[in-house]
Amino acid sequence: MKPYNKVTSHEVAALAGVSRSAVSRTFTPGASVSVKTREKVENAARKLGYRPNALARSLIVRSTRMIGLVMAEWQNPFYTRMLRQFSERFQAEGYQLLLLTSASDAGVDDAVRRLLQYQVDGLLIVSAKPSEAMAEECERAGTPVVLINRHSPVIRASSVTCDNAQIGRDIFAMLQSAGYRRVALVLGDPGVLTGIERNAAINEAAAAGKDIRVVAEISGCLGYEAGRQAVIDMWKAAERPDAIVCSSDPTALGILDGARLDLKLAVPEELAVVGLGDIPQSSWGAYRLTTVHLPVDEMINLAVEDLLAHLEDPQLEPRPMTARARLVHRDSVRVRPEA
Amino acid sequence: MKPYNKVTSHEVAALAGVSRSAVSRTFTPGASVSVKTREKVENAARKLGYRPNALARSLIVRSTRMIGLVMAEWQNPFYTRMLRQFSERFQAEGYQLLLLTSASDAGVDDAVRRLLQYQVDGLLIVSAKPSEAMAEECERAGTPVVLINRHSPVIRASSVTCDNAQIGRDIFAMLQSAGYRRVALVLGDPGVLTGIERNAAINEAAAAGKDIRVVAEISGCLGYEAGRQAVIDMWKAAERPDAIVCSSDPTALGILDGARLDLKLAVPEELAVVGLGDIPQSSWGAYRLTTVHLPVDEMINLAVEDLLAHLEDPQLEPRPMTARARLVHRDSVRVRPEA
DNA sequence: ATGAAAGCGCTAACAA
DNA sequence: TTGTTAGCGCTTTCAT
Repeated sequence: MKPYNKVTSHEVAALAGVSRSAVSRTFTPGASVSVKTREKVENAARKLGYRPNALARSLIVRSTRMIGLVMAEWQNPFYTRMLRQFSERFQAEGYQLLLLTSASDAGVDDAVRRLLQYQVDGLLIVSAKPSEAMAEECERAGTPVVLINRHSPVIRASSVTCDNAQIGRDIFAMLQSAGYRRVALVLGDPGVLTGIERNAAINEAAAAGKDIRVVAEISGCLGYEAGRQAVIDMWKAAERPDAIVCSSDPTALGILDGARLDLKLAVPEELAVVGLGDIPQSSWGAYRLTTVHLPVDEMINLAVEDLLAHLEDPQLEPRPMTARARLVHRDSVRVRPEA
Repeated sequence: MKPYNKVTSHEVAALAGVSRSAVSRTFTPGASVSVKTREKVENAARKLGYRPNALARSLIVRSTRMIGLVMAEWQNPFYTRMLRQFSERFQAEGYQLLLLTSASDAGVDDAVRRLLQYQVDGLLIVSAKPSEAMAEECERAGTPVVLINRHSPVIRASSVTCDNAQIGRDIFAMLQSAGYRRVALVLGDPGVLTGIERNAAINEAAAAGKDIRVVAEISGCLGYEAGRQAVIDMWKAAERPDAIVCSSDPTALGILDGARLDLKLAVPEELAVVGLGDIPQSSWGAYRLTTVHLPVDEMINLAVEDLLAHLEDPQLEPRPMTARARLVHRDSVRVRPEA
């Protein structure tokens, strides 16, 4: 047992010559205390450096004002931005974030279990999803859950995703009308929905179209270095692509450098490169990557508003939400067929 | 009051036909319970979906296994990396992070106060420092504090910094021996120690040396776009620098693009650019920025080990720690004077 | 408006 | 090994 030095409401009450209830009331906004007692308590509290124990309080009021946040993806700067915004938004509403990291879907249940033990009021899960059993536990515990970049029909939880299939079709249309013929699909983490759904849509569109097809599909290629190497490898293959669609911007930038610097290719004339995420660097002068701008702010807004609403009204039904991504045309894809 | 649905040790005890203490003991590693009771309890617990309330527990054991983390800087990817690593490391030790954001030093006290109310076992403050009064409160509360990238002689808290002055001298020596003569210093957030100390050291070295001097010092220039604009502005000034030392990599990359793309300057022949941070992009082929590699991992290790040690032994004295940064020579500074 | 008493869910000392 | 008892620091009826 540690030496204990924190002052309690008891001591404040003693010094102020009032009851513990009076102390409690002065620190409860909107409770009825006379100005006289309030002053006495506030003075005593200041003198002793008293600060109510939020945890003891939570035991009684059945709300910790803590939100559990599980992060399963850190690669993409995109997620950092989310983390920051979540923190700021909830902080402004008087909540704090209890942060846990999970390697993948596999670790999510452990993280959620831990957060549940800490009695979080709500749960935000970024880029991963809990098992059905765990989701049910959350529901039984009355803890609302919002899934970011994941969704599941069998799980009763709100979700925020973006319409990846539509974006896939948009990309395909763009490449087709610019006269590209041989598309390669590069996937990062094979578990991340965004890339998968988008690639599926492109495959489907390619199957329907003619003159243009998917000539390669690689997976597990994530980050600048991996991208740079991947394009070099592709050029050793029998059939070289003339367009590469990539499920993360850093990877796409690596491909861009690999193509230009290592392979001495002209982009976008000989090769088109499309990214995903629209990270700041993609707009930088040396790159000017054509990519997909993920509606981060909109997604964050949806998630925050939904969770807050569920916190207010526990009866509310969870709902799936979709934000609209946007194709950003820059210089790594040509606009019309070559002369 | 919300509808309440969480199962307590009481119900488990009832179903298992034992006392609440027996339940507590089965969930306390290393307590003495017979296998028979343990089994009965575990069965009952599973049946009811019981999970001990970590907060009620913390009230008794006087430890929440929560670490408060205050983040005051998010611009630099460097800090994201820290956040992630802190989360993973402490999670592995059975701690969780309670995350708060603070705009600047001004907001830190509020954040710390809040975290103290949540009875965090320890406090990590990144790139900001609390007031002396608040630091004293932490001490009185017996909550160890580790400051990252800040230190203060008047505050009793551990701190992890890197030897910015030494790095400043190294940079100066590099520029001098390569024959650069007119140095410009670009500062981001004027409150961040790293840049300030480094610039001070460069100024000092310049005052002592001859033939080479500091021709400009600008402040509040943070991020790619700001950097790109800043170099354009500099070229309109009476005296143009031939070397720019920058206190953040993204800014340096903006300067690089501004110099090459907008001003059509030859780097490193006509202009040297030095960054700070060594973010991944700095090593990318299109940039190859000469910069300072901050010893992030070492800093994280020092911080984690120190905090863990203080958590173990509250009597331990706080201590200042310094990690050694390293100059990374790439292609944005020439090695020897031009012929 | 105020205080006394009860109790949130848990663990720890003590007896048995 | 087990149950009983007390109490962590707080809020909330319920009388007054």
